[in-house]
Order: sequence, then structure tokens, then C-alpha cells
Amino acid sequence: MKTQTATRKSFRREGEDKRREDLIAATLQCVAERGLAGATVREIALRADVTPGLIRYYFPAKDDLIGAAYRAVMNRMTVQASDALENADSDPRARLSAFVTANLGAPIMDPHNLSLWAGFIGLVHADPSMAAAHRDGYLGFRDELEALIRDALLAAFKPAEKSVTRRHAIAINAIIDGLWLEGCLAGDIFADGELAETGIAAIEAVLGVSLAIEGGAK
Amino acid sequence: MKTQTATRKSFRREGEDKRREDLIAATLQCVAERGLAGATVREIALRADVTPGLIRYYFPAKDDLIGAAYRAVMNRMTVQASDALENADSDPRARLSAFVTANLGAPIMDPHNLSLWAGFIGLVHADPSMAAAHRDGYLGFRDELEALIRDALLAAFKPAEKSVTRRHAIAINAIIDGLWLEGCLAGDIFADGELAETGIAAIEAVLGVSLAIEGGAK
DNA sequence: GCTCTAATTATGCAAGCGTATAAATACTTG
DNA sequence: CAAGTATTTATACGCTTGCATAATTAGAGC
Repeated sequence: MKTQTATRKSFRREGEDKRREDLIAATLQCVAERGLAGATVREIALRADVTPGLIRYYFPAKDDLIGAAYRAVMNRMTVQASDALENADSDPRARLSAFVTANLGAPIMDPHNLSLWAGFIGLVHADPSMAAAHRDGYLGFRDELEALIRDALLAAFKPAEKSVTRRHAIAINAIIDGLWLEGCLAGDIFADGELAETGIAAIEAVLGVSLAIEGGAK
Repeated sequence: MKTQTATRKSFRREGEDKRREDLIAATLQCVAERGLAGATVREIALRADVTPGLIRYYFPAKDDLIGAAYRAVMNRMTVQASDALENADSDPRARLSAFVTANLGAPIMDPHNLSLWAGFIGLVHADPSMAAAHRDGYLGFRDELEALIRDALLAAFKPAEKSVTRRHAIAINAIIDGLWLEGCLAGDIFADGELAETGIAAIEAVLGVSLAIEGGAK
């Protein structure tokens, strides 16, 4: 008989890139909502509206998908921060200020991003390839920040040798990261924009430079 | 026959407190070495030299053990930082300095602690009881820091109203957290004590107060 | 030293995991 | 429109996981 077998799932063939993106997006959704442990192959497939087997067609092992997802998050945040610079004032001090504000506001300062980041960080210590991915992201961010700092110092006619900018970059990176953390973890106990203002004030103090230019941005 | 059954494991009855501590310590070991995922009931039992069943005798569910372990880490770090104050100078500025140095050096600034912290933080967003545990720890730390800041400001004859100390506490907490992160993640790319020095310099700039007292500590 | 009980071990189960592989099907190409 | 292939589904296997429960035993109290 078998007149009506349980109807096989219909599907479309998506481009390779599209599928990879979808799978990564589904992974991020899982991690954000239920932690790394919630990102099972089956759950990810469900969210991507795909069968589990397909995941292994695009990613040799689950860890590869996880790693790709991690890089995607870091990359997304980096790009969002850089975007803020595109539309920013041309004055280096205003640019630095805009960079900080972008990192300490939506959509970068978001609990989901922290969950993702934290989930992955736990692996950095164990998995060398993850550690490499992390270091690249970190150094890239700090280099970008260091360049902004140098330009801001020069615009204020302050010394900006490498040894100075390096130390400032470390400190200011810490300020941004630390405030980002606070905001992600307990955004509700801070007023809107409070963390960004606090960050800018602290950075101004560290650099000894005012970032608010007359006739300011926008 | 049965002349020699496969020898049942011998054991001693430990006090309830001792056992709990041992189980928590074993859990932390697992998390630190292989991430939260590595902290399975069986592995934890192995490290505690105990059979898996015993864990459920002391902790109704695995999550309860995990939560207890999280609180233990946070508590340990808090206590270690406070200990540094016990043996510190009496000058408030030196005390603040000592507090910062303690948080940015061994044993607090350690990759293992970060792994632990990160693993747990991923759960904060999902599990309300974990979120409560976290907020308590965070606010406790910030309150302690805020008190230190107030005293340091007063010692330097600077205004120290609540609104001022609150904002400073937020910023300085960020500096400490951020540098702690950097150090934990990539301690090897920093010179010894570099992060503590950087932190103190940044904090001095933010407060407008020198923390180095003539005739310094010790 | 016997007894009793609480602490501990031993055993097992059901569920969920990642992965392997074979079968089916939507497209591409001629 | 037929054939071929890359993409996708379906199925299943072996392992590990958290948890339940029964059997044991160490140590306290009389």
C-alpha cells in the first residue's frame, strides 16, 4: 500500500553563501537565547529551517560552525563601530568620541552580544584556533583605537609617540570594554547615554584632551 | 562462588561542608580546564574522588552545583581583593592603589578565573537566579570601590558627593574590569605589572588625584 | 560490640548529542 | 526535455549526559 508516505520535506537550493549565513545566524540566535549549550545541531537546523545533516555539508564539524559564528559576531561589532566613523565629523577628536559612543550604545552594547561573546570566550582558553581568532579580533580593535587616539592627540597638539599611544590604547580599550560589560550586564540601572558620557569623560581625563569640539558633530 | 566480587570502592564519610567544598572545587577545576561543557557530573565526581551519585545527594540538580560554584568564584575574588586592603597602608589613596593592584595581578587576574566567569556569564541572561547572584556580586564590588574612591577624594581635599563618587565608581570599575579582561585574555603580551600601573595612572587621571603617597606603602 | 542511620557506591535508563551514510530531489547543462 | 550532479533530506548508530533508585557500608550512639 504505502499510498502516502510521510511526505518528505520540500526544499529549495540556496546559494552556498546564503546558506552559510543562515546557519550562522541561526547559531547566534541559539547561543544568544539559551547559551552555548543551547546551540545544538538539531536546534540550529530547526531555526534555519533545514535538516541537521545539511549542517555537516557546509561545516565539517560542529566546532567549525561555532568558530565561524564567533568570528561573525566579532566582525559584526567591529563593522558597526567602524560604520559610525564613516558618518562622523572629520575632526579626530569628534571621531574618537563617535567611536566610543557607538561602542557604548545599541546595537553593540546588547546583552545578546555579551552572551555570545562570553560563551565563546570560555572556549578560547581550551581551543587554540579559537584563541587565534580572538587575538586577531582584539588586536584589530586596539589598533583601530590606537590610530584614533594618535590623531586626537595630534589634533590637540599633544605628543603622540608610539609608547604613549600604546599605553593610552590599553587604558582606553579597558574603559570601553569595561563599560560595555557593565551596560550589557545591567543596562537597566543606567540612564540613557550615561555610560557613553561616562566613558568619554574618563577618556578625556586620561588623554588630557577635550573631545567636544566647538560646533560639534552633526 | 563469588569469592571476590569486583571490590566496591572504599570511602570515608566527610563532613557535609567539606564535601560541598570539594565538589565545588572539582567543578571549578573542570570549568577552568575545559570550559563549562567539560564540567559533567561524571568528570566532577572523578576529580572529587567520589561517585557521580553522591553529587545529587548534596545538590538536587547539577545546575545547583554550577550556581554554587559561580558564587564561590565571585566570592573568592572579592575576598582576595579585600585581603589586600587588610595589609595596606592607612592612607586612603594608598588603599585604593593597593585594591587596584590586587585586582590586576595574580591570583585574581588569571585566565582560569576568566574562563569560569565567562562560562557563567553566558547563563546569567537565561537563568534568573544566576542573574540575581551576579547582580549582588557586581554591586557589592562597586560599593566597596565607591567607598575607597570617596575616601581617596576626601584625603586629597576634593569634593566627594554621592553623584560624583557614583560616576567615578562606574568609570573606575570599568577600568579595572577592562584591564582585568585584557590581562586574563592575553597576559603574555604585557610586561609584569604593566596593567596595574596603567590602571593606576588612568584612575589618577580620572580622579585628578595622585595615589602615590610620599613614603609609600610597606 | 551492636544497632541504626545517614552517607556513599553501584547500576541502569531514557533522552539528547554529534556524526556517518544512503536515498531523494531540485536545479544546471546540453 | 533528458541526464547528471550538487544539494538536501532521511535514517540510524554509538556515545555521553543528567538523573533515579537500589544496594552497601562507615561511623555515631547506646
